[in-house]
Amino acid sequence: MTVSVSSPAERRRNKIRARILSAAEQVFAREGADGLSIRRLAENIDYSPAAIYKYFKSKDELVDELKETFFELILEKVHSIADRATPFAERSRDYVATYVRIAVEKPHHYAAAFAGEAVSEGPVEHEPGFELSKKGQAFTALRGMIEEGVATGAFRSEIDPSLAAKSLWASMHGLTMMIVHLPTFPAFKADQTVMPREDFILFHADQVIRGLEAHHG
Amino acid sequence: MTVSVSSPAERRRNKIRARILSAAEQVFAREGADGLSIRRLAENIDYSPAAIYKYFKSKDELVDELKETFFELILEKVHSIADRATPFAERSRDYVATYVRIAVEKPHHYAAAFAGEAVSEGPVEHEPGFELSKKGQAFTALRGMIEEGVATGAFRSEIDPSLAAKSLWASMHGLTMMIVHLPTFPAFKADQTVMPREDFILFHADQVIRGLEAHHG
DNA sequence: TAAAAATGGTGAACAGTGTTTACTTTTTGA
DNA sequence: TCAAAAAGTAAACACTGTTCACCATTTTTA
Repeated sequence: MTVSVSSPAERRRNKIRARILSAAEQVFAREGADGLSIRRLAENIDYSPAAIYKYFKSKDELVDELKETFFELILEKVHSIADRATPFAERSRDYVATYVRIAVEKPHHYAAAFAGEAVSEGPVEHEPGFELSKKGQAFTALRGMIEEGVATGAFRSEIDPSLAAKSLWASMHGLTMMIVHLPTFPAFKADQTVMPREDFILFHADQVIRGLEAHHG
Repeated sequence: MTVSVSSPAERRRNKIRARILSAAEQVFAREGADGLSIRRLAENIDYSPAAIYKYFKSKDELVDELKETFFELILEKVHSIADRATPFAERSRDYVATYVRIAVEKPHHYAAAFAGEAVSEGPVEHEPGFELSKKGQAFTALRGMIEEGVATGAFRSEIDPSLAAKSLWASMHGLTMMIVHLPTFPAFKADQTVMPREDFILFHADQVIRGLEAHHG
């Protein structure tokens, strides 16, 4: 009757699992899901391809873990912004900018995290575990920020925080995807001068937050 | 010396090409690029797989034509909005809403159109033919609308139309991708009541246009 | 401790994929 | 009519994710 909650066998198993994930992460970060093949991965860690399946049910499951870990990172960074004591106007813009900044650092991870199967229609049902998922948590944090804005009068009083959070999230997501997928985005102003990516992210953040703000005319 | 600019052989070739594309379109619309296999496609049109390669250099090239045709459709619809005589405030919102509406009608097409290889860095160079591409034309139309807004005083005078167009495009793109990839998006307000997709599109359109508007306090 | 059971690891195979090559048939143009 | 070009094909190549039967090792149980 050992007291250890994890047996040596378990620890060994977790170690190998982690080694597989680590090797997969490196390939995935550079080449994405398509570039990551089970056979290449097996070779990298000196195992047979079939061995991978003793640790993961499928390639999808393996990749899902990489995505989940990545979203934890975004969540962490974004929470650290939400908890800051900086003025609301600045903080809300930082929030948006930070999300985009972190997301585009691992373009393959981010794109893959949202590239489930595309569904055209289907009855819109509230999926049960959403609030508990990483995406759900990120969304909740975003809504909380908007609630604060409404409560303090910074944002228009008539907005529904839940709706506004989704709209805002869509806008953040949009810029991120643009940067991830279009190599030449954003880049150019009207006078053809180049604008650094960072500056454009801030511009966009300012833009989308303005849409929420109350007018102090 | 025939006067016809297209020989019978050419016309026959184009016909078969079109038949291939048509068969491909149907599968692609339902299952996307992954569901569309050359072998299945060949079977559908009673040809051998290798025959496809007499008409298209690769599967990518074939799919690219489907995407291009789709983007022409978006462009057309969106132009018809831009040319309307309705008041600017309404028209600009319609523009955004229409883009999203049409785009989500063919989710696989839209998602694929933006899913080039994800590139993390790379020096930002203005790609030569962008203005002439379908995406480039859509962007130009959008910028034109914003220029009109700035000129008439509806939008803030200090905004750079080129930058604002990119920001606005990113926001439109974001909502589209959210709807395309997340089956349960948007759906729920704070009180847990369902909001129809169409209503949310209008909400988002209003939101992003507000970010551009001058304050008339 | 001995037997039984579960686990870890493997090579080979299955069913796919996009694509190329060598070859035959058909169509075209002079 | 006859050479050249184009259309079409079967078979193979080089991949992919995944499964299966099998062996070795380790862990658990009697």
